[in-house]
Formats: sequence, C-alpha cells, structure tokens
Amino acid sequence: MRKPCCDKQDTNKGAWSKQEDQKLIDYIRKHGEGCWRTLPQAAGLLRCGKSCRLRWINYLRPDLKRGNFAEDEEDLIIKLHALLGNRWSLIAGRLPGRTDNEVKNYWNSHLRRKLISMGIDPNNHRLNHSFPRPHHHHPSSQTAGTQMSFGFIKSPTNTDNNIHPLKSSNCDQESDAGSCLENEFCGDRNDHQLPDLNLDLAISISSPNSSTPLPSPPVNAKEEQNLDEPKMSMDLELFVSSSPTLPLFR
DNA sequence: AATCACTACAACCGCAAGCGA
DNA sequence: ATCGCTTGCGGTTGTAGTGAT
Repeated sequence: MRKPCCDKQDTNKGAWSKQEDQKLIDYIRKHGEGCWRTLPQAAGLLRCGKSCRLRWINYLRPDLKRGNFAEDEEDLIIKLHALLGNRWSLIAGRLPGRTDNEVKNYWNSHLRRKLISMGIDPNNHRLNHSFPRPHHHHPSSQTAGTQMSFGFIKSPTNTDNNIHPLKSSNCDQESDAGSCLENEFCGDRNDHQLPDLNLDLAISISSPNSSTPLPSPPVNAKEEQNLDEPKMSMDLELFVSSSPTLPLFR
C-alpha cells in the first residue's frame, strides 16, 4: 500500500459521506473556492485540502454535466487526444461540464478499447498491425456508430509531448475513422517523418446558425475554464502554419 | 445461490509548476 | 537565486456494481 498523502492521523479517507459533501458545498457557497489547505478546518471537515479540492472539482461542482458522453464529445476527445496526448486537463477544458478525471476514466475504460478494437493504437492513433484489423468499416459495424476522424499521428520517435498533425481533419466528411486512417497511413507511411509544425487549436460551434469559428481559445487551461462556452456539439479545427512553434502548453 | 471476472469511476498519491518571502 | 508552501496534473489503485459461469 502507498503511504497516505497526509500525515494527520485524524483525517478521513475513502468515500465521502453526504454530510461531508454538504459541509463542503455549504462552505464553498459561502466563501468560494479559496485556500484548499485551510478549507477543511474552516469547513469543519476531517479531510486534507487535496481531498476536498478533488471532491469539489470532480463531483460537487454545480456546473458538471455528468452522465454518458455524447458521440460528438467522444469524437472530440479522440481528436484532442491525438493532438495533445494525455493532457487530460486541457482536453477536459474543451468539454464544458466535464472534468479531467472523468475524461481520463472514460478514455481508459471506453475509448482506448474502442480504438484498439478498430485496429488503432490508442497511444499514437495509428493503424496498428499488431492490433485486430478493422473490418472494412461499415458504419453499422461500429458499436456506437460514431463517425470519427483522426488527422494526427506521432512521429515514431516522439513522445506524447510532441505530436504532429499530418493533415487537417477534413476526411471525416465521407469516411469513418478506419478508412480515413487507411487513406492516411496505409503502406509504409508509418515511417513518415514530419517537420515540427506550429499548431493553432480552435473550437467552432457546429450549429447551423454559427458558421464562424470562435477565436482561438487561450492556451492556459485555467483561462479556458472561464470561457463561456455554449453547451453544444463542437468541431475541432486545426490551423497548421510554418511559423515558429509557439508554446501551447505548460 | 455462490463465486469469479470484468468494468466503471471515485479517490489517492507523487511530482512538478507557480508564487511569494 | 533559492527555499518553502500551495495548487494542479496525470498515473494508479480500490471498490462497488454487474454479468457470466
């Protein structure tokens, strides 16, 4: 077993009781999210600040959506994962009402498996010949019927922190993920080496009434949380330029 | 009915970044 | 510059729930 994160003997651990939840909610309603270190004592909770913060962010916050992920959310997570890797907080920042923990769990329990079953390596979003090959992609053969597009691959020598876009995701209009990937990566193209490219990520609202993308979101995940993002399906748009690479992430 | 295997998700931990003294 | 504290992130674990045998 691991060592406890708090040295205090008298802090509760494990599942939260309703009374504890209520104390935390009441305190934050009155005083707002403040110093997590001192919050437990001030709120009368026998928990460490870290535990309170996690409970609030992942479970108690009033703006959480909860419930099943919609198809467009799945699609967006996959696209963002291809672009960002395991930057769960950044990915969650693009999904209103979702937390990094929720996205991470959903990825690990659903989406990873889904990609693997389609013959796609979830680590690099490539067709993986050691995984089960996708049968020739009838949309109906996909469990959720999700239309997905994967416009990105990693260079084989790169880590998650260095993922290259191969092409913007315009192939999703007529083909599903597998065939899109096949078009992109069939043959020996897995060895393709790509130059460093600058990425500019933007979300646009795929509502019939709004055809113009929103301005590029701030790169800081905290600032992203403050965006007044409409709760509707979104399309991911990538702008690839040859300008010097800008720091996108911390 | 009992047991086992698997899944989903809440919660924990260690680490690193950020920031002020 | 560096030290200590706090916060936030990502990886991992624990466990309740559910289906299969």
